[in-house]
Amino acid sequence: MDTQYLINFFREKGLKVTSQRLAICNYILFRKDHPTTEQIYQELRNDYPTISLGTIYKTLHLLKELGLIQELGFNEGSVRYDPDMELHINMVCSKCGKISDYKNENVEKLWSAIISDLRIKPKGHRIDIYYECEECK
Amino acid sequence: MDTQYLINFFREKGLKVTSQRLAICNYILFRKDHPTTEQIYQELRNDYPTISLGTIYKTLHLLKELGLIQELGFNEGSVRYDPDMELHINMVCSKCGKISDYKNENVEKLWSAIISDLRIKPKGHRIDIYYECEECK
DNA sequence: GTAACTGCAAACGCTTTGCACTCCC
DNA sequence: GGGAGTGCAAAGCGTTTGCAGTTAC
Repeated sequence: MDTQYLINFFREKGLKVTSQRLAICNYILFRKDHPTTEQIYQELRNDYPTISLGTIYKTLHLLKELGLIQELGFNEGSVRYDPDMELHINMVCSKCGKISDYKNENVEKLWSAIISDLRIKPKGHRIDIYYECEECK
Repeated sequence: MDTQYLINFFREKGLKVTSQRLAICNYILFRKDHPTTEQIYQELRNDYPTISLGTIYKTLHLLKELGLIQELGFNEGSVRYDPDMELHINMVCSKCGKISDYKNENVEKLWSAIISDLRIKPKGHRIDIYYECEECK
């Protein structure tokens, strides 16, 4: 999924391609650290000094609607955005809040076992492990 | 864990036993549907007409500190409280928001396998499955 | 008696909304 | 040219904070 793909993707949906939209996509879609709205805003202000928080929020909601990202609500009301829509574990440091993704075949097995037990069609999933990361230990 | 146990528990910690505290505990600690702050407030107002949201918030934070409940942040900033501190799956209906818990020994086995793969000491965990419940299907 | 807790109201911070201006198409 | 998108500011809403009055011990 590169910039050209995104441009076509938006156009197919009848959505306009703006520089702000592309900037937000390029920032969020390829990251693995699940930034907050504020982080996105502060980072993008370097290149787009007039970008507003309103635009960030509207774009993130759009990307969520389009199924490109998921919203992860954490304690104390903080919300982070995760572009990985596949099955994975969010490794969350309970001290510094840093998040990294983890994938492995046991996770897939865990998932399959649960789904077949439950006899349901899941629409989404979320697995967190809270721990102390190397730097915080 | 009954009311007498709670009374002793609070006293041992040097915390005062108030009727509001007990009411909130009796409401939250034995439920499986992970209510929001507002739900707790509305429900308790029937028996305690002068209870305030401030007290609810302060008590919930206290119970979280004491390790009796966990706070689950969801999308759009909603926060719910879960008295089950053991490994379980939150079955979340993506339409009506209803939550029910699910436990099974297969999940525990596979979870142990994942933890030993990671070589970390987890401090907490959270597993959600989003689906459409029977009523919403 | 006194320290902790409650209830109320004000303050706070994040998110949403409304609207005029801008810019894709 | 027209309509969607942006930026700004105001409004909204859940949560926290401060404090005076109350209650447990």
